[in-house]
Amino acid sequence: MAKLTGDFFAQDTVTVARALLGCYLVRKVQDKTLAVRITETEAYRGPVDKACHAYGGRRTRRTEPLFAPPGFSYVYLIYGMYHCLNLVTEPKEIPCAVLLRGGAVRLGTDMVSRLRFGVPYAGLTLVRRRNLLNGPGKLCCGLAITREDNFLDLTRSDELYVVSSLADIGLESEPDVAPEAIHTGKRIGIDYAEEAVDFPWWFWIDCEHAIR
DNA sequence: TTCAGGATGTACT
DNA sequence: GTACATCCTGAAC
Repeated sequence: MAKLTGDFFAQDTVTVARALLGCYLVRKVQDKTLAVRITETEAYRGPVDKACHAYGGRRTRRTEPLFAPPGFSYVYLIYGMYHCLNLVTEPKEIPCAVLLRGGAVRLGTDMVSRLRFGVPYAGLTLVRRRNLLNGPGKLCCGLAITREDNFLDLTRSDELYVVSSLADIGLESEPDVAPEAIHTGKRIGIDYAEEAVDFPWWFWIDCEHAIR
């Protein structure tokens, strides 16, 4: 089982955010395995980034996971209702992470559909199929990720981890992401972040069920 | 198709 | 008390 390692997550945050596109987030829930191709990410770099919860080294009980070793999870509640999953990057004590903003299901479609909408995939309208996992709150909902999953070591966990190929979980692999297929833009929902609103740290790939 | 408004809980001031 | 790395619904076009 080739989980992505601490060395991978220890790289520069923007590098990791781009490299995670096309990788697979694997989730075990109720004895079932779910796998989602990562199609949308954002980089957050605490030391220089006013949009990062740990900007300037701001260290509280909530932001503590951002200071953890590379490969840990940082899950927080947003707007009172939704969770967002981040993967901690760069060496320990440097508070940086990649937010997973969207994905496309590759394994466990019916379970994901039930977690999101309470009905199997076949019962979904086209709009709901299109909107299955195309947002950070939706991704967590569809994979049953909550604050229970905060501060986990994803390089060791068997409940939640990342692999670079479907072959790593016994499925047929699909083509790698071509560098020219990666799109770049300004991050979303951080209008308060002054100069950081212009940092081009939003990345996505065109992919089935990943329409924006 | 886009748009406004409301839901909702926690962290931090 | 205020802000928040969001999502859904329903109305207008």
